[in-house]
Amino acid sequence: MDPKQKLNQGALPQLLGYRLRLAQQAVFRDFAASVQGLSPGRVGLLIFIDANPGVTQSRLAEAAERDRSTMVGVLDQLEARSLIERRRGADRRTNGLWLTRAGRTLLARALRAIAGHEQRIAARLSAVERRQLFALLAKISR
Amino acid sequence: MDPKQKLNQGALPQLLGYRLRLAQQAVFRDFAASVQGLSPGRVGLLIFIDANPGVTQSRLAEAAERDRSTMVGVLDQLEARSLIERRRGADRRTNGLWLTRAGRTLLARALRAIAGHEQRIAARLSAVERRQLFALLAKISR
DNA sequence: TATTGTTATACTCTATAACTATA
DNA sequence: TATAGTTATAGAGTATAACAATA
Repeated sequence: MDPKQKLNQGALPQLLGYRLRLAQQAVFRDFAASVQGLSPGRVGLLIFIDANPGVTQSRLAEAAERDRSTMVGVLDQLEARSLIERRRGADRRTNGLWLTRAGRTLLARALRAIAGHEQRIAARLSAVERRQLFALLAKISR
Repeated sequence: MDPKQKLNQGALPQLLGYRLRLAQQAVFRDFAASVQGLSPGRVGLLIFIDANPGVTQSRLAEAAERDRSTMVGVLDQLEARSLIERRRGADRRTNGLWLTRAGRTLLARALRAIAGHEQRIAARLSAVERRQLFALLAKISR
């Protein structure tokens, strides 16, 4: 190996999955630098709960494409931070989920930070390009 | 919550990171169904080693943007499967990495499977769209 | 019988800090 | 002193299987 020289990437740059991963890592880096205290996944859950107050854990798990057992620990954490609350449903096997006041406040703050983050990323594209990218990503998301 | 109805996704579909994640999950699903016995990450490492025979662990870690301590276990596994070998370098602090014959054979097989996988994904796009997508992803990958 | 939330457990991927052998 | 590889350890994030409560 020639030391000190950039590595040969072989066929990697031709692979869509690799390009997608690089793009996502770049976006995640900027997200993490922009939004304090919440990962992209956690924000997604808070948005889901905010948009569907009283949703059950199982339905949330299904929407987020995770096992319902996985949700338990995640929701435990959000509840321990007083961002959400569980309330026993009419069907008493279920828990309905709601954002607390603190949860709504934190989500609102996160969404403002995310707006800045999105603008920073979008600034690398024209408005047309941004629309194209969304459309192309939708085409391969099946 | 209205049971049995699709969840409201709130602002999520407007977020680039979310769209990127959905696209990547779709691509990874097809990858996993297409390529037996190797994750996308592992294939990437084999491609790197194949394209840079004798590369050291640290340089590989840098190229793959992981800590060098992270590489140790990963390389242990690949070596245990006899896909790579470590050889003590002239600078005796270093290990040079090479694919074994079995590693080259498995990589070649994986690359054929990946070609099919890429075609299946590309079939959702026109040739122009595919080129556009690559260009747009490159613009946001910084 | 079937479903919901839960627990116990485990696996993957990743990092930090400290060690060793070499330079 | 600095670097390469290693180890011990830990933390996300995820899953499967089995269980109690409830339907």
